[in-house]
Amino acid sequence: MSARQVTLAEVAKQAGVSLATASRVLNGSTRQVSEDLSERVLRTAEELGYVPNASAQALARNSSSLVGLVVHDITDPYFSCIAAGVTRVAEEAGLVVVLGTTGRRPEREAELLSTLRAHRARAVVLAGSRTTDRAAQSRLAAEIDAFTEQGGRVACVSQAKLGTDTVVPGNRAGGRALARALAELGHKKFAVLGGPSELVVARDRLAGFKAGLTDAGIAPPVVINGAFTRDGGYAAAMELLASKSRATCVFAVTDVMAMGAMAALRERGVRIPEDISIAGFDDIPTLRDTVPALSTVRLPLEEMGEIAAGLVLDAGGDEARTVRVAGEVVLRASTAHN
Amino acid sequence: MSARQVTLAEVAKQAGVSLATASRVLNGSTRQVSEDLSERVLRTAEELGYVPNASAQALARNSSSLVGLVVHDITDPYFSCIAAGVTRVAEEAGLVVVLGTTGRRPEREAELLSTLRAHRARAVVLAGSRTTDRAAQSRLAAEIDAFTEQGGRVACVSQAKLGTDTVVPGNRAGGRALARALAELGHKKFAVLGGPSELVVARDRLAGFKAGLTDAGIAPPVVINGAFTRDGGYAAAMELLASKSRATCVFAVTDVMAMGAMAALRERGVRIPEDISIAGFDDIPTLRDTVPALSTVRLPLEEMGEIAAGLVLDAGGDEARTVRVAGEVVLRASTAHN
DNA sequence: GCAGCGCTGGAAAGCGCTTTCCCGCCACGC
DNA sequence: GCGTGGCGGGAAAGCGCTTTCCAGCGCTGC
Repeated sequence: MSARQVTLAEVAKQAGVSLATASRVLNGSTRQVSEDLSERVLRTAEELGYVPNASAQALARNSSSLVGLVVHDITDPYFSCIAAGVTRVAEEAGLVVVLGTTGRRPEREAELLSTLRAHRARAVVLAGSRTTDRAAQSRLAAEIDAFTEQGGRVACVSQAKLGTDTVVPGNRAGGRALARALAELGHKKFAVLGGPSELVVARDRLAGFKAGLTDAGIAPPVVINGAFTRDGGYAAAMELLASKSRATCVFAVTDVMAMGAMAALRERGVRIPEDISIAGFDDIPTLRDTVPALSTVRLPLEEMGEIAAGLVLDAGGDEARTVRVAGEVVLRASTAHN
Repeated sequence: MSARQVTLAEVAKQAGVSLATASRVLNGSTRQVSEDLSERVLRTAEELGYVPNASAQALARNSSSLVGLVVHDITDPYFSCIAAGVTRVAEEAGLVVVLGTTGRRPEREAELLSTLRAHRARAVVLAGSRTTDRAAQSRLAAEIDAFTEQGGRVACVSQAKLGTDTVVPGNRAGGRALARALAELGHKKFAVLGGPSELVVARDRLAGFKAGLTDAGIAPPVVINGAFTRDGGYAAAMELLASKSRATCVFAVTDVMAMGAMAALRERGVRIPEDISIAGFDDIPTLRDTVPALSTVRLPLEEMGEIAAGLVLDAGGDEARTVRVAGEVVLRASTAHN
């Protein structure tokens, strides 16, 4: 066992050419190699089952074919969709994606970035949401700098202001549009299940939603904060119920939270939408099969992943580019007229 | 920009020690280094912000810190759960996971394995399900051999017979137990929405289910094959409906397919479970919030990922180890007495 | 007819690290 | 007192590849 790996040198020797020539043939270069030699090398490589040593190539070229992808939780459909987009693009470009998960701990983001830097990843997509945690944020910024200085590119999904390329979903605008749409249904009293207050995404959606209510001349909503997860939504909804709120419509800042909230309501015998309407944000694919179908703001998640990967892969200038992605309000069965 | 990276050599020079000593201090070795020098090196490294070049280390050590993970579709909860388990274990071990997706094309598995081999990944977890496609299968086997010969370890989730470590869910036993449980509810006529006939997982579950029915003295079910996806389930259910089957209970070999099937039934006004009962397999987390709650066979998906990662990470002997994971029948609201 | 150019092939110098080998030093035993 | 070992430190040989630099050669242009 452990038969040693076939090296370029062996291929070269076997084919009767120099190392340089073999390298040029097999791994492409600006230089031309005669048809004759070229074919001989190719054939020998094939016969010997040569596979280039990626580490050696990375070392020699001082750049690898790794692309990092950092998410909070890969089981969350929001992230897995983005991941799908990123991997598709990366694989098409012949690159390999490294998956890092933070488990929602902000400090892990910087750690992962450092690891990625050690591996000389050529690019990283940061899909975790930005927090307002000063310390974590500045450490992250430092790592991003180090990473880019080293020649790597960084793109963020949904968190601007880090001086990197960014894909920005219309969180605020989406929240606002949703609020208006719900107001048009006749609702007057709203509650919001907001995520953790330090998450910028959650804040933006909430702020947009409030603005939309203001537009419609409606009083600000009750806000209940909770974790950015299904269980967070469940707990927040329970809290809402306990508070004897008179809200007729609930906005959960995330579909995943909305799912949890719906479960809580259902459990307590609250009918949706007869007793209370509910809406989410993201339009994750699993929503297709929810009953009642959840109203939400659709974000093209997979596409966002593709865009981020695209940004990070084609060089671009020094300027940090920003691609805005609009959210589209989709009203379904979970929201009714009031 | 592109400030050159700090190298070990610089650290060594700055600290006034040799390259060898610096390496020994920073990356550990059997050799001892005096307290004095050791501390000096550590401090200098810190000051300079030294990060070892992973490619160079991989090259010199002839082994990397990469672990591969191959799945069909990361947005499928089945795979994302497994992925979560694998990444957790890998990250704890200080390794980095490389995510490869096949998009359900069997030949991609071999390709990815080859890429992973190029990167000298130290281990790979193959979570994609095995097909009966001869050509793809033998190419895969060859790649697995090459990979292990090179010193890497391979573990499969749910596909034995490749001579690798394996985590085997009780597909057959689970299907059988489920069939019996459903028979006990009084159902006599069954339909199965089977996955693609060449997928071993699908076949096993189906075979188990049939055996269970036989146990209960019930006639074999109608089987409708479809893609292993939500849409495949939807289409298969539509086909079932069109066939005017008199089945009172439907088994979809996958929860994801069951979700699609439920959507189809709902759309056609078929009530679940009043008109027809339905059960799935896997117990993916999203099921928690389905209405009606889906009966299924629970598999500890994330744990399976952890086990696979565990197998692949601790050396083990030459023997291919197999860890069996039992499925547990969980009857919920989607199945009723008949 | 010859300087000069473009083109192909090979030798060899790295890329940043690990690890072997060697050297000097000290403590020890006879 | 001197050979022996053991031990901490450094020089240097790789690891497998890329790429620069040089040599040789056939052409072109004056």
